[in-house]
Formats: sequence, C-alpha cells, structure tokens
Amino acid sequence: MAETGGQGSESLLFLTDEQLRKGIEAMFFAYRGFTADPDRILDHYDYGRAHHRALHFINRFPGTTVNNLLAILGVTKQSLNRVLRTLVEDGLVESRVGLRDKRERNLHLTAKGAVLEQELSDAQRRRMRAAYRKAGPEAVAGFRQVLEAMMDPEMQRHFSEKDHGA
Amino acid sequence: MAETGGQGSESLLFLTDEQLRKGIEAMFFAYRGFTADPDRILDHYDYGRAHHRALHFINRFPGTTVNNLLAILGVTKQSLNRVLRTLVEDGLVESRVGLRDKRERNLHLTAKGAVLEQELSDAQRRRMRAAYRKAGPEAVAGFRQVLEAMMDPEMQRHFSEKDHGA
DNA sequence: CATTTTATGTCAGTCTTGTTGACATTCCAA
DNA sequence: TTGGAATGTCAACAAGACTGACATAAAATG
Repeated sequence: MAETGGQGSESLLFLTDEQLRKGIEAMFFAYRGFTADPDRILDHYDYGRAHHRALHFINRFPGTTVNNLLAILGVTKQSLNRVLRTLVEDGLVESRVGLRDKRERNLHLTAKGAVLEQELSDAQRRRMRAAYRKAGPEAVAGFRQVLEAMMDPEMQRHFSEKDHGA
Repeated sequence: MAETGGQGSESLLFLTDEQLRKGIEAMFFAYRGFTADPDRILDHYDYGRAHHRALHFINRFPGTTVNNLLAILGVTKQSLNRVLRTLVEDGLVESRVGLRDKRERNLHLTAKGAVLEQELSDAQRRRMRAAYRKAGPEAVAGFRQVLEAMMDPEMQRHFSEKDHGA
C-alpha cells in the first residue's frame, strides 16, 4: 500500500497478478467465441477446426507446400495429412506436384474450396468486426500489440510474413 | 481509394478485411503461445489442458459445483467428470457432498492441487506479464476491451463475476 | 554414379478430450 | 407419495492430436 503517486502515468498496476488473471481468463473466453461461429458451420460439412485452419492458410498462401503448412500449423505431418487427404478427396483442395522440385506438393483451393473458406472466414470476420467496432481503433491497436508479444518468436515470423505494406 | 481525409481520426480503415484477417491470425498464433508453457508442465504430470482449466476455475471459485463449472467451461458433464475423477483420485481436488443440496458436489483444491495450480498459473502469468510489459498499459486496456467484445454474451457474464472492484 | 538427405505419404497404435446414451441418486412440488 | 427435474457417474465412441516405422521419389552431395 501507499504505492500511489510514486509512478504517475507509468504505474505498474496493470502488471498485478489480478490483472494478469483477468487477461488469462479473457483469452480463454474470447478464444471460445472466436472459434464458435466457424465450428457451427463446419459441423454441417463433417469437418473440424483442423480443416478450417488448413483452408485458411492455403487460401492465404496459395501454392504453399505441405512442409510450409506444417511449420505454420505446428502439427505433425501425419495429422495434417489426414486432413489434407479428405480435403483433396472432397475436391476442396488441389495438390499439384511441384514444378521446380517434384518432391513438393503445391496446394491450392479449388473453386469449391474457396467457397467454403469464404463462408468460414466471413463468419469469423463478422464477429471480429463487431468486436473491433465496439472497442474502437485504439483498442484494436493495443489488442494486436499484446497478441503479437504473446506469440512464440518463431510464430511472430510467420505472422509478419507478406505483411510489409500497411 | 481516395478515401483519405474523409473521416479524420474516425477512420474506419481498421475494419477492412485485411485488418480483420490479421486479427484472426494473431488470435490463432497468440493462443498457441498462451497455452504453450502450461502444456509443457502438464506433460510432466500426465495431465492435459482440460485438467489445467478445471484446476484454474476451482481455485478461482472454491466450493463451486460441478454444474457451475460445466457452464463456465462449456463442455459436457461427462467430459468434465472424467477430468475431475482423475484429479480427485490423485488427491489434487476434494469433492464434498453439498450441505444444503446433497445432489451437489462442492469442489476444492487440496494443498497438493494448489501447488500444481500455482506452478501452472505462474508459467502462464510469466508470459502474459512479459507481453503486457512490452505492450504497455494502454495497449493492455485495448486488448481487454476487444477480447471482451469477442466473447459470447453469456460468457461475458462469467467473466465479470466477482469482478466489481478494481 | 553411388549415397545420403529431403519432402511427402501411409499404416498402425496410443492419448486426450470431446460427444451420446443409460442410469442412480436426490430433491421438490403436485 | 409419486413423478419429474436436477445432479452426477459409468460406458462406449469419435475427432484429432501424437509417436514410430516404413516407402517412394527427387534432390543434393561426395
């Protein structure tokens, strides 16, 4: 106690265990909301969150390789392969033998795959947009700063990729 | 284009699909970081994330009932029960028959349970604290605002519980 | 050219954590 | 007192992660 006034606007009260606990619980509850809408859609198609993640990053990085996706998603190849196999079988993803390096597979969404990806990301963006609008631009900037600082450094690399422009 | 200057500080550029996409990916990567440290610890004890969540909220709300926990965690009672059973068997959680209503079970951490909960939340707080410190108090305020707006309304209730003071 | 390394895919088996269904116990209210 | 609602437990199953072993093809290296 009697800590007041010693630090002015540089107060470190936001670093108390209590504040951190709130942040931790906020992450937990918010992440549930974050995934809820796509999850509901995926149920209709008998897909899961793993399929969503694959579709998202194949759309984001068209022509990416399996290995690349592995690094981004942080799962084993066996796990990713199971998901990719169903997506290819169902005609949502196309897996083309690499041009320069024929060991690689370059992954692309088909028209059908792009449609589902859109549906999923529309739903997720809708919630994100509502949250952004409610909180305002300055809050959003802070949101992004904290999230970025919370990632593993290696993931920050993936995050910043193709991200040089505004 | 030529959108510049029309809206001053009220610019809606933070609501573009591109900005939202970055927010979505930031959530994905940050959540991985968020859970990484506790997950590593849990491995040593042959527990999983579900055990961590149970320990956290039993510690947060001592004496809570199974039903209460169910609502917070958003899983089925059968799923929670499996986790609780192992925690009780291993002597981390005590399950006392309710005083007023004998159908209920009141859940408490044992001394042993409190030790593990501390170890887990210390690790998680360490990362959260580093991120908070790096981003600064204003960013943290924005972080919390956006997360809260992203939750399902029902979860916002749980989140605000016992949260009236500073 | 022979060998090794890399990229990918597959099979089998396990673990965690979610699900439903069935059931026992307890409480409460008609 | 009896039937329904609430609470919790047991059993069986599914999704999606994991490890380990192995196959194939292509690239890189000596």
